[in-house]
Amino acid sequence: MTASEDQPLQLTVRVPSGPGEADVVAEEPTAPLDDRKLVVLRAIVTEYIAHGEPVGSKRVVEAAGLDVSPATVRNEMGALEELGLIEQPHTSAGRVPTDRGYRRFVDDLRTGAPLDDPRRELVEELLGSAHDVEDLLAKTSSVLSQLTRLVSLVIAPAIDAARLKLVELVSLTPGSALLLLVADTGRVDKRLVELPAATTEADLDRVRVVLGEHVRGHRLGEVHTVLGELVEGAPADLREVLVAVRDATAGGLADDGLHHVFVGGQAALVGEETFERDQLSRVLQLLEERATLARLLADATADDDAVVRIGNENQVEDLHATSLVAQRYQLVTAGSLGVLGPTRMDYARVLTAVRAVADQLQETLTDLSS
Amino acid sequence: MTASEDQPLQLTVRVPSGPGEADVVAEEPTAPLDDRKLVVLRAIVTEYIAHGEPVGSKRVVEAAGLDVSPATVRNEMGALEELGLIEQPHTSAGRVPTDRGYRRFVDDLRTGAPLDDPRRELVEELLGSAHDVEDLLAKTSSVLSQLTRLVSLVIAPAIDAARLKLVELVSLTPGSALLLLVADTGRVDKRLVELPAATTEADLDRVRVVLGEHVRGHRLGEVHTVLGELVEGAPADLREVLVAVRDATAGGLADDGLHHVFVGGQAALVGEETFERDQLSRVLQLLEERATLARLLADATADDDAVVRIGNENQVEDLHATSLVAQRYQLVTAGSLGVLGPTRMDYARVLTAVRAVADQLQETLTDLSS
DNA sequence: CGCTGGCAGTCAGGCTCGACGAGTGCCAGG
DNA sequence: CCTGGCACTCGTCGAGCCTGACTGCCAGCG
Repeated sequence: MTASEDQPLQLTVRVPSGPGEADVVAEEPTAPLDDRKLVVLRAIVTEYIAHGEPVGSKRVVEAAGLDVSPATVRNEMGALEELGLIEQPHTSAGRVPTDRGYRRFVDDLRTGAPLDDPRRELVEELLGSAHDVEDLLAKTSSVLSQLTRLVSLVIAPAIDAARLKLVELVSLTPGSALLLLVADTGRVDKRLVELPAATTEADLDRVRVVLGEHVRGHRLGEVHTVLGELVEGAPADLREVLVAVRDATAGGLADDGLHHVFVGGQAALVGEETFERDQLSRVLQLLEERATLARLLADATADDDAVVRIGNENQVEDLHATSLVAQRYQLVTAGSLGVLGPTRMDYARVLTAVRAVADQLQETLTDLSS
Repeated sequence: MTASEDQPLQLTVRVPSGPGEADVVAEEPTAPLDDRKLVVLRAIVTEYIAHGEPVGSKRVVEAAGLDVSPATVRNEMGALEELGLIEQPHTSAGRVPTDRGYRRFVDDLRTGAPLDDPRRELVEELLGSAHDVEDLLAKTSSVLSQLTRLVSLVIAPAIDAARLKLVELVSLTPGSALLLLVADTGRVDKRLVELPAATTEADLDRVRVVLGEHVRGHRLGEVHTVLGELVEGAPADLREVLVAVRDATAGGLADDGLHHVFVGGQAALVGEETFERDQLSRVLQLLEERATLARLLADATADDDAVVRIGNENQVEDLHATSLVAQRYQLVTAGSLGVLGPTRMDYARVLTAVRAVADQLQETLTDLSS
């Protein structure tokens, strides 16, 4: 009732020229399937994705437009099952793709289909309306989940390597100040600093000068170290203040940037009939652990091109019933984005969406820095 | 299986001195219940909260330690049903509290019980470790959902009235700059500004001076207007830049602050057996509409004391199966926090948790500004 | 040798039926 | 006013049954 209702969704499955160069590490010597087996597999996957029910031999013949009888297809299906690409939920049910079946399917799905115009415009419009980098990423997340009706994940570029454009110390109350660090990526980090009791505004002015001279231009990852050195060489009366400032950056700044994850569209997951209640709960719980999530996504997007992690290809136990489609985008350093959904997702459509959004995000970002 | 497992949870129901002054607007002339009816009602509510099953007359006698027979209690229950305080899910089932029943129960629950020590320490520790205001609020949300195992909501204080401590313009690339606005609450707002092609660093310096002189000290809500006036009186060659800066603040700044909502613990909702799949989905969807959420919470916490909105007392249709327990906290201007869960929640425990966290948050915040 | 139709076998899902048990309302008696 | 007893109502659970959707296998055909 929820998905695949607005549009007929034809997958435009193209027969691949060859067995297809699997650019994901081949886990096993993947015997090259004969042509008809491929067609059958593809039919099973697409039909199952579209309707969510196990698909039988008769359906395959109809869907694939094959010129043989169901009995023949049954033989092929037996072979495919032997190969571990499909399976029966129970005897006397149709076949369902296994994770490896999906993998095989996805591997010859190097679809270059662009997003259709109305959607493309939606993306452009929404991303164009952002008023700062965080807002931009939040909107990216939102548009991604709208397009795919899946959970969207966006992580900000790691800011470790970004350079500081501005270091400021804003006094809030007599006892506290706010340390502001602005990177050339447009990211702003801030830390509350508890000042020693006797700190005067004049002291702060002097600290500002010191910070401006010695910290600006450094990489964010180095800030804490640099501040440590500053404390050493500082005049005695500024020492306490500088120590306070240094301590405020203790936990590291880069970490914080890593954990900056935007998640959207959880509601869609709940609508999915695929999941049991407790699976669902565990997945949602995982979505709240931003740190884990960030690592997950960063790990997945080591490659240049979009990556698909299907079911048990995911390291994390709780994600064995889900697939992740992710891609990184470049800025000063790469960030990544992607979606998470049931293994039974429309990979073709999702892939185009993820690619398109990543491209658009990158474009918007580079527009801003030119 | 999920909730109420770690501790036996005694509610310490104290018999109230009088009928209790209902400090929430009395919707109806609420007939003052005779004493035994109150005891019965209370027993039904607590038992139902604890076990989630309709409770029958026999159970009531046992639980409440009454010295009368089940038959007598049945008569009382009949009366309570007539009053609309309890109901039967179906004939021959026990009774379940209605929303109005919960309301009645909550109204004489002016419990002042403090949080127990280990929990209190957990809260203090976690909130103490925050390194800036946003982080503090995020941690508040986290601790709140851990304590209650419900969905937690925290909104930042409205910053409309906050005063600007610092206005900065950081040039990122030749074509763009970042407008930084730091309020005295420690909140930082930022806007990307697309600069006219010919802008030089010297121009920016002059703009900085202008901003520092005329914008600093104003309320955030006024910034856009003030910038508008600045454009009028500006020298011709700075005009374009100032227009760009003004336009960057167009959407209003306060709005953005309002929408700063922290949500945590959604996973807990899914674990709840109470909800149907589609209800759940709609609630989660609502949780993603930060703007609506902020309004909801702000509306609810108009009062000084903690507020409980039970079931259909919530305006929003999708929340008719949930209760909201919320309290505001003061800073320069009030923010609010609360939790959302099934109407069948442990109001006593949740109330103490919400109060305790709000208090601690307020304390931590004022500590910072002294 | 590959394809086909036919046939028997398997099994999940849905349906009905009946027994069971929890809990109620009512009533007559103390 | 309280109480025990009794008749009644329903939801739940399990057994038994049928149906329909598949499959695997086999013998025959081109």
